[in-house]
Order: sequence, then structure tokens, then C-alpha cells
Amino acid sequence: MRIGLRHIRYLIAVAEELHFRRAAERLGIAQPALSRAIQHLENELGVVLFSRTNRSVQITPAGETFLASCREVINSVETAIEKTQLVHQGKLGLLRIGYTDVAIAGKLPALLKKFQDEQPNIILQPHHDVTVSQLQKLDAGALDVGFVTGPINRSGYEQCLVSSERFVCVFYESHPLARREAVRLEELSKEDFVHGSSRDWEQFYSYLLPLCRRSGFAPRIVQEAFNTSGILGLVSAGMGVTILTDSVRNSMGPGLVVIPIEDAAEELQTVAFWKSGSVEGAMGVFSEFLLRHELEASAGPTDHLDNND
Amino acid sequence: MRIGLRHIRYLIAVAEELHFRRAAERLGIAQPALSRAIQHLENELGVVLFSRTNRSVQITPAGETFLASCREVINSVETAIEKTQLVHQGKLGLLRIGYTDVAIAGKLPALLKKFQDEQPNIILQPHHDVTVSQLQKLDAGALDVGFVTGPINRSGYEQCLVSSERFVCVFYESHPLARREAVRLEELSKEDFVHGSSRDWEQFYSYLLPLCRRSGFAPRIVQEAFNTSGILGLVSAGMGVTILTDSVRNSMGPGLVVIPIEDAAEELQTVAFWKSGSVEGAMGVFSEFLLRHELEASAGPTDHLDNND
DNA sequence: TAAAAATACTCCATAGGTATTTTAT
DNA sequence: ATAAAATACCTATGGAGTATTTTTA
Repeated sequence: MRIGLRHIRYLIAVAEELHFRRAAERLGIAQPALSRAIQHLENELGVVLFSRTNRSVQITPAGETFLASCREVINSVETAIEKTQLVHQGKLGLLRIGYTDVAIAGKLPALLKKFQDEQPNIILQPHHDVTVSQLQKLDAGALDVGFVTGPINRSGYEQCLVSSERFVCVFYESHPLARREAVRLEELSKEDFVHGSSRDWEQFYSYLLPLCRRSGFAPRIVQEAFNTSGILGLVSAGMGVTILTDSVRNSMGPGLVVIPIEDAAEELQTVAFWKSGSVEGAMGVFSEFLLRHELEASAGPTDHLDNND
Repeated sequence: MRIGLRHIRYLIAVAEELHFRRAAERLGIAQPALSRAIQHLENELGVVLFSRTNRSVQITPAGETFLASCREVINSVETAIEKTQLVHQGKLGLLRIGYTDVAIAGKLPALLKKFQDEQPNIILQPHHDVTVSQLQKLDAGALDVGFVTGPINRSGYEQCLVSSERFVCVFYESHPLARREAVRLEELSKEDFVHGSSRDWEQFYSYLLPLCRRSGFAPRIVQEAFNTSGILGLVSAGMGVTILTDSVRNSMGPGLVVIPIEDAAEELQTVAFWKSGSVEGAMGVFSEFLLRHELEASAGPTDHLDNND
């Protein structure tokens, strides 16, 4: 026979009552059962925990030592259970969140802040990463959810629309088209283009290039950069123009002009993307939150989330 | 059904093996028993701890949380058992030790140091106190052992001789008898005496006064002090003489002279005194130590313990 | 004598074993 | 087809109950 939590609970009761009958009552068992349990515990330990005559029960120094530890153990077990249940309910935990340049420039920060306010005990751990790499990490279980350029066509996953933004053209100030109200795609066919690096921006261009092709040209790429701010830097230096999405207005530097594109009705969507079947835990709570805040139609405005606070 | 240490041990095994059959093997039980135990645990918690298909077992975040706590719990229980056993064996613990002025002036410090060296994990807590008060505290369980003036005649207790010292007379330097090799008791019959306060020194005088009475006088007390250094102070101030024991030589101040008493063969004994039946715990180890170092005959020399270090 | 713990015995709940089924790769 | 977990069913250990004895204040 081995020591169990039962013994520990019984010991605490006897130590607190110093009276086997009363302690047994408190525990909801009969006195002989308690006497035997304590005897078993003492045999197992090889230690006398109580010095008992028929008139009085006293705890020994060894019993006192054990008692103190027993209280700690019972406490640990109880808090362990509570913590575990909170994690299960998704009120406590960690979310590893991937995001792209486009996503973070849009409404994602406000969305995460809102969620953090609702669930202060969930730690949000953001990881800047491009779409394809995020998808790999989701597969590997290294990420809980990705905010990626979508929609993605892949089974075993769920997604929901977070934002949908029009494509816009970014010029340097002295560019001939920089004063226009709007441009059409075909007007850009002879321009020099600054692009994101082909490996990392694969997903973005898989949505953009078909539009250009439809207007009869493929962008002539003269420079590549790794991220949005790099692209904008090269544009402001007059190396060329670029096409990004509307939320680029939030990261504008000096010497840059954003002009809408008349004939590009298609929008670039950012979706939240996560393994299906996560109804429990932090990801369950987060997915429920995401679906609750899913962008209404595909033609919603590109400004920030409605803040009620 | 309630959660027990069994569940916790099983959970750790499964979490470490991530394989029910292997975990069951390690635990020395059959696989179905383990499967059911984990299911019971999950039902009891209301939490899924492992996501298992027939080909793979994975721990959930909630399971991970519980696992960490479970490891702590098992650790606490194990160290609790070890500590408790050490206390039981008397290798760890606390000893509340009473001592008198006479005891501490003699060989008690060396004795305690020797014991402390043997048992570094026992905390020695010394309490300066007079004999009668120590006896009360021993009764009340507020003290584990007393070093008192004895022997004591009381049932339910054990005692062992720690030191036996001759009575000596202490004079101030200018006293007529201060140059003598030795004195006889009757020579002191007309002297002024400085005594310890009657309440606190009760035990001491119960051994000394019969000697004086035998020599045909009762000391004429002119001053009382609370402790040895107080008595010596008054003697050195010329207020009177006093009778103490040989170890007073260790606490002599200037202007004082110690002269042996020829005709007082009886010695004052200091005994260790403790409740009988303490074979376990720190007091068991200490009583064994005390008996091992018990003063040989009643006429042993009054100098310090033989130090082998 | 009374009050409390220990002992004797009986019973049953449940932990655990064996055989089998289900399921996913 | 195979390997692994789950299920079904049975067994037996040991935890708990009732009645009784022992002990000491």
C-alpha cells in the first residue's frame, strides 16, 4: 500500500481536531476507519505521527513536520486543479499569433487589444512572419493562429475574414501621376516597380499579378525589398512605384503619395487561419472572438474596428 | 471518486511516455487500467488532458499545466516524507534546553558544542532558567530537557549526571580568611553572607544549607542577588562572603578569592532531566548522547570534558 | 465509570487484470 | 494489416462500516 492524498487529508483533520471521533465526523467517515488509515500512514512512513493515549491525542514533532508539508501539498493540488480548469476553459494560457506586414498595418493591433481587454490572463505572443512560413508553423503546431493574406484553400483548418482592402498605388511626390485623383492599372504598364522579395511576398503577388495581367502587362521589377517599410523607402527614393493596400496610409513617410486604383475592384483579404477543432483552451476562446468580429461583407470600409470604449 | 496521488503519478508517466502501453509498463500495471485511470482523472477535472488518436498521444495545454503542478506535488510529498523520517530519527529538529547559572558555568557549553558537532541539523535552543521553573516547563512540555541542580526525585522522568562539583567559599581580597589554603565550614559561622535570591536559588540552598546546619550554624544573609555575577559583584564590594561551586573559578572578577572548603565532601550535582519515554526524535538522540557522556563516578574531576578535537 | 482509541469482522467499491473491440495509419 | 487505445467483464484488494474490546483518567 502506498501513501495517497486520502492519508494526507485525514492527517490534517486529525491534527486539527486532535480527536479521532470528531476528525472522523468532519471527514464523513467512521472513527475506526480513520484510526486504521492513520496507522497505515504511520507504518508506511515508519514514523509515529501522534502520541495517543485513550484520553488525549498529541501530535509529535515528526507529525508537526509532516503536517506542514501536507497542508502545502493539499494547497498545490487544489490550485493545480483550478489553474488546469482555467486553461481548459481558455481563460488562462498562451496564444502564439503570426502576422504579416499587411495584417499588422491594418486593424489587427486594435483587434488584439480588444481581445486582451476581454481576456487579461491570456498571454498574446505575436510573431512577425510571411504567409507561407506561418502556414508551415501552423502545420507543425508552432503557431496557434496566423493572420495571413488569404483566403487559403486547405483542409483541416478554419479561417475567418479580418479585413479586406483595396489595392492602391504608391508614388514618389515628383512622379507625373502623383497629383491624380485616381489611376487605372493600364496607366502603370510602363512604370518601374519596387516589389517585396519574391519568396516572402509570394502570397501577396499571387493576388495582385492576375489583376495586372488582366490589364495586359506584367510589372517591370527594378528593385526588391523585404518588407513594407523597405519598399516605401525605395519608392520615396524615386526608384519606382509600387502597389500595396489601403492600410499603407498608416505607415506613410514623407515624399510619398497614395493614389486609388480605379479599375481594381478586387480587394486583398487578410484572414485569421487556425487548425479546426480547437473549441477548447485559449484558441477556442480566440476563435469564438474572431468569428464574433468577422468582417461583415467583403466590401466593408478599411478603417479601424468600432471601438466602444 | 476523488483525485489521489495515484492519478498524479499515472499522469506523469503518460505525459513522459506519451504512450499508454509503455507508461503502464513503467508503472507496473496493465494498459486498460491506465487508460481508465486517466479517463477518471479527466472526468473528475472536467478537462481533456491528452488528445489521443489510436496512433498518437499528445498532451494538451491544460494537461501541460497540470503536469507541471503534478511534478511539484510529487516532489513535495517525497521531500515531506524524507524530512518527517529525519525528524523521527532525531537527525533533524529542535531541542529546547534549560540551564542554570551553575550548569552554564561548568561543562555544559562544551557538552552542547560536542553534540552540535555530531548533529548539525538539530537546532539547540537554550533557555536560561532556574531549576524549579525548568521543572514546571518540562511538565508543561515547553522544554525538552533541563540542566538543573539535582538529583531530582520525580517519577516519569529520566536524569543523568552531568557534573559534580565541590562547594567553595568566595572571599573579597581583603578578607581575613582570603590567604588560607582551605577553610572549614564552622569558621564561616559568624560571617556576613551574600546569597542568591531565595525564590530562584531554592534548589541550590536545599543542598547547601544542610551542610551548614551540620556544622552548627545558619548563614546570616545580609544581601541577595539574582544570579552568580550579581553575587560575585556584591562579594567583591566587600558586602560579605558566599558559598558557590568550584566552576565559579571560570567567572571570576578582580578582587575575589576562591578557597576550598575542607569539610564539605558532598558535591553539588548538575543533572540533565527529561521526560522518560523519549526514545524517538531529537530528544531520543540527545538522551542517548547524554547517557553516553554521563559523568563516571560521583567523585570525578570538575574540569572540562575531554575534547578530542 | 466513562470516554476514547484500538481491534475484529464483514461488506462492498473500485483498482486492476484478461480478453476483445475499435480505429487510424 | 498492424499497432494502439478503448471497452467489456471479471477478480480481488483494501477502504469503510458495525459491533466490541481495551485502556486510562
